[in-house]
Formats: sequence, structure tokens, C-alpha cells
Amino acid sequence: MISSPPVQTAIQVIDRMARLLDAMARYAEPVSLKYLAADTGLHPSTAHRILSALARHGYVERVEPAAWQLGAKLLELGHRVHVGLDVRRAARPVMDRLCEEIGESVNLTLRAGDEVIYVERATPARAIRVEQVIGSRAPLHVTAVGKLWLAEHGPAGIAAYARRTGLPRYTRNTLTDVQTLTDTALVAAQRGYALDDEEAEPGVGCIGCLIRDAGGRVVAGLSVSAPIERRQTAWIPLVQEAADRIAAKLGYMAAAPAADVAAPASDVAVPTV
Amino acid sequence: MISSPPVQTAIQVIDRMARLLDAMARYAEPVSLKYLAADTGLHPSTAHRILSALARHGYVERVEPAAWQLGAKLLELGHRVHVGLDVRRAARPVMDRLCEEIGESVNLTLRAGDEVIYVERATPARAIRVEQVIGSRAPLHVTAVGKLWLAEHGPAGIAAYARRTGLPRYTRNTLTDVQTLTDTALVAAQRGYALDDEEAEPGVGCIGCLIRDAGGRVVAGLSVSAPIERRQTAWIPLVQEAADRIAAKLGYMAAAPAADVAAPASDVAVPTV
DNA sequence: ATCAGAATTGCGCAATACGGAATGCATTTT
DNA sequence: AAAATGCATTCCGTATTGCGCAATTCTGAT
Repeated sequence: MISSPPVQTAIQVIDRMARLLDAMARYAEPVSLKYLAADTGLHPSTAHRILSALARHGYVERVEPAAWQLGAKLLELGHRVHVGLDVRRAARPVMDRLCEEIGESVNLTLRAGDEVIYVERATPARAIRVEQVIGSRAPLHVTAVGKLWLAEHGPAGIAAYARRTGLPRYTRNTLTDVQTLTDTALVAAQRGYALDDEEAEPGVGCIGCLIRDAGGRVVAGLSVSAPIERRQTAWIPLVQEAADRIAAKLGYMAAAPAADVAAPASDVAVPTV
Repeated sequence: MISSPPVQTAIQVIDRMARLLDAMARYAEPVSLKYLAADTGLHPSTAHRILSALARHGYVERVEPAAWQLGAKLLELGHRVHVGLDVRRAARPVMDRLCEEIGESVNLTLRAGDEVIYVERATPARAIRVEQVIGSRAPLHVTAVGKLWLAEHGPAGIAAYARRTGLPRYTRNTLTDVQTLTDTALVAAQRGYALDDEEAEPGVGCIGCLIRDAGGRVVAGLSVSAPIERRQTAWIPLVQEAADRIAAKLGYMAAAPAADVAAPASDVAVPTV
């Protein structure tokens, strides 16, 4: 059995269900009971019972006897997750266009605590591309938009973040030094865009911008992810333009380029996802 | 609810979990335990235990003590549902553009047995609009694309469908007569588009077209849904054009307008979703 | 401070979900 | 053609698990 950390509330059947769904998510094609049982370590009869119960509610579907896949109910619930629904709707067409223009993956992220969470994406049709899993997370200091987010709270905020997280290293390029991180973030914020040079994953480079709503608050981040050798600095204005277009849909009036108007950036409320 | 045939495989905890998630999906804002327990008829302590277990896996999230909402895991799994993934990806930008052009909701549907299932949508930013829930279903004979799908199997196929389902009535305009349905469907198929005149829901009108893949097989349906008084016949060519553009992305070479090339439409394998 | 009202947690018990065994259904092997 | 293999699926007695009551803690309002 799963030996949970101390006395958290856990329900065996739900843990097993989660294992089954995760296993199914790893396959692109319908999976047989045999593989699911093996992957999850569950007794076949147990796995079968749970899958059948899930199928009654549409969480999984049985296509042909003995071939299971994730069901339409998950599609429905996934679309009901109201994490940043407004931003997502405003961003989607713009993301699709940007993706087509430059031929690389475009991601929309929200902030959740000390992480960004990927909530929407547009991926090009080419063979080699960078693909983030919707719903997955990444720490702020290893992503382009994450660094912009950090800069919003100033050097003190970055120091606090560093203390909380310890700036774990992900690749050779990850910024693990508070001073370097602070400098990089502040410069990036001033320019209006940030880069990620293989700081989260080797071989992957990003360009990121922030998106503000009508009240001037940062509500999301937009980024392009590409194999590092394909990434071009010429895309930077395109990304900025796209982010601005989304912000405009949300009612944000961009300030005159030079002066910062009235964004009390010191202590922005973090939208808990 | 969908009353499944009396299969005896059921798990109490999973049924209850489903009730809880459904209840949460009905709310836009985070919900308190009290309401969830009341809505589902569960004992508060039971609801709390199940929610906590779900939260451990990210299916729900607790924002502030005692405020629950659907979690990011559902986003992730929803995006992993590979129901027509290729079509969805090809369709999305086209759908967004069509939606912007005509200012009404655009839906992408797949066929699942005797129903269509909504898998993707683009909705305009206007106040009054038609909105289908992603993942929901509707019978073939009350939707525009559904009728086109029926026509694919010829009069015999329509008769069989009528026998299976009994052509249940949804509104005053629902076609409940086999002959009328057959005539309507065949004419629609010949024109290349179908209408839905308040046949599924009062006040809602649709224009639908089919989308074929490289092998000439019908893989999805594209439709525009609008309040009936706003719907314009001028949109028909736009919808057809959009459907063609998606089909082109999937490799379908449209036949010369007059002759039907080589689509063995008699017994097309129905893609089980 | 005091006090509701609600959210949590602990606990003993009965219903529940477990998993081994039996059955059924194809496909392959002899 | 018959037998055997490999699965999926169903059955069923039983130990485990999840249940709901009740007690406790927490939160916010008076």
C-alpha cells in the first residue's frame, strides 16, 4: 500500500483511480486492462472494477471490449476549470496566430504560489517542437515569464522567494544565485520581455512577456518555447505585440512607452489558482 | 442523467466523487463544503474526506480554508483526452477566425454512436450567445451536422437509426417522422450543408458542414450556432469554406464539385469516441 | 470576549471494496 | 479439429476500508 506521509486524509480507491487515470494519460491509444494493471500494480480484477465504475460516469470509455481510454467527462470538467477562464478565452486566437507566424509552441501561464502553471497552448504542426503539458507547473526562476513575475515584487520579493525555495537547479544554466537572478529579472522587466536560455530544460529556449488586465495587474504570462538553436531574437517584438493584443482585450491601456503610469507593482496580490 | 444499462459494477466512493465534481462544475466560484454537502446529499464529514483525497491528486483545489474548486489535474487530463486530437488541433485556428468573422459560436463535433459530442468551440465576446458544453452530447437527428452524418449511411441507415432511437422530440420543430428526416438529410447532404431550425433547443438555429480526412472519411462536423433571429444564410459559404480549410489541413482533396469521387459512403466505420 | 456556524478530526463498527478463483471468449498451437 | 493459451470479466466470502456520529477546532461576527 502507499505509505502516506503521516496522517493526511487519503482514500484508497481514489488513490488507485488517480493511478489508473495517470497511466491512461501516458498512452495515446486505447490501453488494455493488462497494461493498466501492470502499470499501476493493481490486481486486474480491482483495476477492472474501478475502470467500470469510472466508465459509468464517463471518466473513461471502453472502446471495443478491453480497450480503455480517457473519457469525455474529463473534457467537460477540464473546460469547467475556471482557472483564468477570461484570459484563456481572450488569449486563444492570438496564441494561434502567433504560433502560425513563427511556427513554434506558444504557452499561456498563470501564477500559482511560487510556480507558474500552464493553462493553454498552441502548438505548430512541425515534427520537432516543444510541448508543455496543460496543467503542469514550473518554478518561477527557471522560466521566462516567471522571472518577470519575480521582478514585479522587487529585489526584496526575489530574496524572499530565494529563501523559500532555495533556487533549485534544473540545468547547467539555471540561475541559482540570488544576485544574478535579481539582476536578470530587473533588466528583463525593464525591457518588457524575458528570455529563458535552457534554464529549465536543456535544449529549450523561451521568450516571455506579461499580460495585464484593465486594472494594470499582471494576470498571465505569454511565452514562446523553441529548440534553442531555432529561437530568433526577431520574434521578441511579435511576442510583445501578441501579449499587448491580449491585454487590450482585457481592457488594459498600455502606458506611454517611457513612463510607468500607476502600477503599484510592489505588492501585487498573487491570484491563487 | 444518462441512465446506463443496469450494469452492476459500481463503487460507492466513485459515485460520490462524481456527484461532488458535478456539483462543483455547476458553480463558477469556489464553493464551501456546506453547499457541496447539501447539493450532493452527503454527510459533511464524508464530503470533506473525499474532497481532501481528491485534493491530494490535484483534482480539486482548496483556495482558502473552506472554498473548493475544480483543480488543474482536470485541465491536464482533459487535454489528454485524445478524442479527435488531430482534428481539434487543425480546426482551432479556423474556428477562431470564423467565430470572429460572424460573431457567433462555432462548434466542432465528433460522432459517438448515435450522438454527436462537442469537443471544441469558439465563442464570441458578445453578451447573448449560444454555448455548448464541451464533452456534452446530442442525438443526431436534432443537430445540423448530425443530419449530414445520418445521410452518409443512406435511407436504410436513417431507418435503422430511427428504429434504434425512436426519434425523440426535443422541441416543436424536431423532425420525428422518418420520411421527413430522410428527405431533409439527403437534400442537405447534396447541398453540402445542413440547417437546424430550433430542432434541438427553442430559439437556437445552426448551420453545419462535415469535415473529411485524407481518406475521404467523415471525421468531424463544424457548425455555427446562433439565436435563430440573428442567423443569416449569408454565413453558409463561410461555414463551408472553413470546413474545407480544416479538411485541407487533414489532407482531404475536395472532389470536383459535381462528381463524387470515391467515397464508399454506404458503410463508413463510425469512429467510436 | 463571547458565541455561533462551519470546517475538521478521532473512533468504533458495518458496509464496502478487495483479490483469489471461476468463467467466458478469442486466437494460437499441436 | 481439438486442445491449450492468454486475456477480460464476473462471482463471492471476508478483511479492510470508508462511514457517520460526535467531539474539537477554527473563523468570523456580535
